[in-house]
Amino acid sequence: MDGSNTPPTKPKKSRPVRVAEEIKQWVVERDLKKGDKLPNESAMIEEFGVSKGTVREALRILEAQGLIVTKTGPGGGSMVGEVSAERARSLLANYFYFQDLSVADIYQMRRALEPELAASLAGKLSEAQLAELQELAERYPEPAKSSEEEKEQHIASLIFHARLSDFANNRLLGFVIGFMAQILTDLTVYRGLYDPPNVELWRKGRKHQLQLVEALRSCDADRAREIMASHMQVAEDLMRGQEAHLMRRFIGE
Amino acid sequence: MDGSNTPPTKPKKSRPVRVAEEIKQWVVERDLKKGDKLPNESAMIEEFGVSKGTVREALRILEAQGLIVTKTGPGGGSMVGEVSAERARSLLANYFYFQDLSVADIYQMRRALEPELAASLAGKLSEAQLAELQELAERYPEPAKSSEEEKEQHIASLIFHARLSDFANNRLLGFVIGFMAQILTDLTVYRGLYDPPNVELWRKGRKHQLQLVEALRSCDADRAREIMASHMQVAEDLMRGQEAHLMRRFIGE
DNA sequence: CCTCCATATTTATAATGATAAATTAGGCAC
DNA sequence: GTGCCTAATTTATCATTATAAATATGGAGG
Repeated sequence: MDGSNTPPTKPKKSRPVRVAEEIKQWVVERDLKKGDKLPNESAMIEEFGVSKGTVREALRILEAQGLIVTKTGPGGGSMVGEVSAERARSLLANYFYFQDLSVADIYQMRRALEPELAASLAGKLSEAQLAELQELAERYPEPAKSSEEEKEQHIASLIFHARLSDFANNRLLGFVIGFMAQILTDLTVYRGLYDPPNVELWRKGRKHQLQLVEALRSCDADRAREIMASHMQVAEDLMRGQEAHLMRRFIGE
Repeated sequence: MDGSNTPPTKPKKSRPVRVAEEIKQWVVERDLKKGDKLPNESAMIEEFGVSKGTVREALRILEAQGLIVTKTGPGGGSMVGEVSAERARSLLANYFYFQDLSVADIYQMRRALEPELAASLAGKLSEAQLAELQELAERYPEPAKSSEEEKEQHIASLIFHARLSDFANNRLLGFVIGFMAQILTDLTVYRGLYDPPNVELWRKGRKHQLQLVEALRSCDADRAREIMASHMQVAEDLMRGQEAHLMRRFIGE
């Protein structure tokens, strides 16, 4: 432990940052939930003894982190707001903007996690959820006739995985898989990922998704895991040759 | 019949947010790297035609995301700054603050990922890195004699995993494992995680870590994977009974 | 009594100017 | 040439004012 000091003033951090942390602590102490309101700006100016500008900068910091939302008008002000998965993905993407992430890296993760997710969802989904997945899997009954359609099909496939991740009971597992789907979607849209169309791989992918829905419906966890493992193998083969695609992009909300 | 679509100004986002996005885009377009400087405040006021307060709020937003750092004085100003792993972990922890993560969830992930990491590191580490890991594994040669020492040993074990994750070539895999180590460390420090001491589990854990270092040194990926899988099994058994520990905490930097 | 609309009120948003704090750079003495 | 000190530069903070947005309210019309 450092324990060296707890000086009355921390010269390290700027005042807005310190105020933001105080507000954060304030929320935790009172165990405020999603819609709960924070004091308005003038009250915070009183409370913390700082100027309007400082309070506003503090609020912008918390807003950027997704912790609060602010509204104008009577009954307005700042309120606690759950960090959305979208924002969390966006913030995490900022980190990987500076890391050299390759497609191979993502597939190493998918190989390890997607089968686990599939297995954990067997027998856990509602009929509505299963129907939605089935609809996604059946959306493109014919092989792509153009490069544009090829792209659409791949994005639809990623939506399938993203929806699956939304259904995960394990929120960490779901988030990581959803994050990867987001990155791959971004690469597909803004880069020529999945460039050369491949009918055989499309056919296998579609079959896997339909088989997976069936396995999930019939509560067969082991089979769901196997199907997803095969599916990942196919997808990874498709990716072979996509050399070291880097993340040089911010992902917006 | 126009007007409603694509208005000249976006009423959706606040001005500071829009300015922050413009700055972000500005950085991407010029492919600015870690130390590169941004224009100073007054230049941005000119550039974007907004007030000082707005520019400052925009800068606080980017600072909160870890994308810039700001200094005072001559030669000061804002510069591009890589998002640190610490900050990325902290921002992601904000998301899971609202998500009800259980210890079981984390261990489902660790079971899937830690063996993969271990396998991928076999033969890839320098002697210095191996020595550091070995030192960590050998740090506590005797079973804990007190609850306090027990806690220290568990934290040391988590540091072992965190260091391993730092060495990962796959930055996504490394980040996720490091994130989990951070959460478990936090739970250990601020909650009574690992409460009842257990000599047998300590003995197995220590043996596993030493065996793992040896397997990594001798380039035996399969053995490294197996050892880590066993290690995770042991750790998970230890966790059994730790019912549904939730994340009700922000993790600071 | 109810509905709808104009208006008042509350609150954030934005701009401006002034002052403080921090840090570097340059100059001056030795 | 070295070391200290002053000055210049830039962000940090505060204070004040005006503007815009959103909601509540109250009154007119039905």
